[in-house]
Parts: sequence; C-alpha cells; structure tokens
Amino acid sequence: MYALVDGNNFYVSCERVFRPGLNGRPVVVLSNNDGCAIARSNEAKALGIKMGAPWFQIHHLQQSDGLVALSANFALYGDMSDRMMSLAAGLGHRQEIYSIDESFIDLTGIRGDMTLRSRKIRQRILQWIGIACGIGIGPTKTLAKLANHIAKTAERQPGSYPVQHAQVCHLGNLEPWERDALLQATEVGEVWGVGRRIRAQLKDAGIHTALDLARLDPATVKRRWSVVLERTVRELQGTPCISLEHASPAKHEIACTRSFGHAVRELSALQEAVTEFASRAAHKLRQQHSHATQVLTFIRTSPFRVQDLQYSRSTVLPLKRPSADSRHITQAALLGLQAIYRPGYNYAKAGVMLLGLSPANQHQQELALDNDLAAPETNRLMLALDAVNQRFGPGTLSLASTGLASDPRTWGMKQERRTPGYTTDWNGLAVVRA
DNA sequence: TCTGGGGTCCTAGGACCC
DNA sequence: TCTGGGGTCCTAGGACCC
Repeated sequence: MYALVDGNNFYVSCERVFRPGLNGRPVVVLSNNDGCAIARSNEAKALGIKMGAPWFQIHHLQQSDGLVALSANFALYGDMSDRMMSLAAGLGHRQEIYSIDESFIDLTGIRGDMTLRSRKIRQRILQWIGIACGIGIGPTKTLAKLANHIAKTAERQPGSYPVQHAQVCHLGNLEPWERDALLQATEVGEVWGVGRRIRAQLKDAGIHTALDLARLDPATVKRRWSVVLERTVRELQGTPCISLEHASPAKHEIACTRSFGHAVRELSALQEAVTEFASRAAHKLRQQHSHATQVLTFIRTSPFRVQDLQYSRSTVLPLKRPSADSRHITQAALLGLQAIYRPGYNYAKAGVMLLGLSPANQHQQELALDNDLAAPETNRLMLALDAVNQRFGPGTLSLASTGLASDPRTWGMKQERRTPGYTTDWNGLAVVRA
C-alpha cells in the first residue's frame, strides 16, 4: 500500500505562511520572467484562472477581483519543502520525494488504521509548517495519486465526492462498488499518466472516466496506445507496476535553460547567458558527483511572436574527456553557440544541457598526451569555487565570460514581485513587533 | 509589450556494421 | 531482371510529469 502526501497549492501556501493577510484572497505565483501562473490559490482557481495562464491575460483581475500575483521564490519553496517532507516521512518506513510538494510513502509493515494515522500526520504538518496537505492511499502509486486527487477535490468542491474522503482518502479500504463509484466520478484526464493528447484520444474512443479506463483490456491498450498507458491501466486495476524509488537515482541529463527578460540579438549577450547556464549546470553536475561527456547548447526565438522571423537550433559538442569542470563545459558550450548563432533574430531563450553522464569516480584512466588541465588541480579549483559560492552566496565567484555584475544584463530575468527569502536569507527574516 | 524550467520515457527512422 | 537479416547507436520528436 502506498500513500501520496501533496501540499495544497504549494507555492501559494508557502507565501501565505509568511503573509497571512493573503488568506482568503485570490493569489497566484508566477513563473520566471513573471510569465505565467504556476500556482493558484483556491480563490484564484474559482476565478477561472487556468494552470499556466499567461500573466498578461489575467492581470486585469487585480483590479476587478483583488488578485495578488507574486514572483516565484524557489529558495523559499525548497526550504519549506524540506520541512514538510521530513514530517511526511513519519507516515511509513520508506519515502520517495517525487516533486517539490509531493512524496510517496511505502506503508508496507505499518499496522493500525492508516486513515487515522494519515489525519494525524496531516494535522502535524499543518500545525508545525503551516501547509495544508491532501493524502491519498491506494495499492498502487497510480491509485494513491487518484486517491489524493479525490481527497483534495472533495475538500475544495463540496459535492464532487462524498465528504468523508476529504483531506484523506483511502481507496484500499473500500468495498469494490464504493471504489468503482469514486472512479466513475473521476474524469479520465485526472488519471496520472493521461495528458491532454491521450485524454482526447480516449474520449474519442468513448473512455470518459477513470473507471472506463480501468476496465479496458491491457493488451488492447498496449496495441492501440503504448506500453506506458498499458502500465497505467494495470495500476488502476490494482497491479503495482511502478515501484517506489527510495534513493533518488542520479540524473541522466542536467539542464539549465532560461527565457530572457527581453529579446536578445547580440552574440555577446548570448555568450554571457550561455556561460552562466553552463556554469550552473556544471555546478549541479558536481553536486551529484557526475561527469558529462557531451554539452548541448540551444538558442531559439519566441514561437509566440508570430511576426518575428523564427529560428531554433541546437548542437551537441563532445568533451575531450568526461568532466565536471566549469571551464571545460563552458568552453564547449560557447563553441556550440558560435556554431549555431545567426545574426538578425530576436532570441528569446537559450540553454545548456549536459549529456552522457557517468559517476565521477568511475571513468577511464587516460594517457597524458597533452598538458591540458590535469584532473586533480581541476578538482581542487572547482571545489574551491563551489565552497566560496556556498559560503558567500551564489555568483560571488564566477567565470569572467559571464559578464560583470555592474554591466546591465540585457538578458536577465524579470522578477518584479519577488517576496523575501523568509527562511533562507538573514535579511529576509520576518520581524516581530511587540 | 507581455506565454517557465527541468526532467523522464518511448518510438521511429536513418546510418552503419557484419 | 534479380538485391537479406539482424543488430546497435544516434537523433529528433512526442508524450507525460510537476
């Protein structure tokens, strides 16, 4: 049996912990560049604001409905997430942190009333961290996800599901007819693994609810759709196909990509941006103790600016040897940029991805044919770089081609509604007045 | 004027090999 | 005239997730 613990409207809930005045008001958190809504309070959902809605299409709701928008503050959300996860872990013996606001818990070997136990944990998270969660329980991860959806929806929209399932829903405890009724009341698009496209195809085939999907023959689903959807069907039928990932496996690729605050035309600005993205990606690579063998660089115009000439290209450059050195990786990324850059376009986005990753302690000894940066010194320099930035803040020490902070960054991000780092920055601490 | 970022997995097609 | 079979690797693209 699995549980899924998921923070409600997570980013908005984090902001509300420190600004209780936002309770009861429609609030959204915006993506980078204040581009679109990536988290919505229940009140904002009730206004009809969709996930991913562009800000410029909804900003009029500030005047008409008192909508509040905040720039994403990921340092804060990450810290709140850590606190929430450590409490959620108390539900069972093994936890998989699936995303910033969700974790699966393996309930194997846990005795007693799971629903009661979940309600207690939920209450503790609410009281200690200030975040309201939904908890779903089921014999497979897909059913736990579905139960979680039911738990949250039953609370938010009275009448959608029987009220006893609000906040905590245990699908493993129910009579078959009772469970089927819940699946029948759930739209097929809510099932984990069914996105927009497949939802439309299923609808065409007359499959409208989670129950319809659960009743399909897996072999037919595999033939007509894919092995992926087949797995979903089996999971809905109660056969576990997706196991709990206890230790988070090393990433297969690491990316740093950004949209620009303003269109960029010059190669020099792109070089600054690509240098920074490559450095950040290299840092992430060192954090997971891996080396990369290939560096992908891409640049693109904005597909939304239909009046603009469009251009999008990427290129992959191999590294001479597996490396996590910011200088090697940046050098490759800049060479790649040079190869794909064409003047005359309004560039809107660029990125660097590291591919062909392998554990740092596991690569071939090499024949020293040149006097290039030897591995031990490289390592120490990068360790020092990371240590300085850890101690004095990100960006304290960087490669010169990133550009100096005093220069105006034509490619920088727009973040006009950023809240303080209440829990991650001394200067952001809340002040209590007696 | 203004539309995020970071991942995973699967599939199809082409190049290449023996 | 008539032109195999089986495998790997790579890339691009599509679908999904939060």
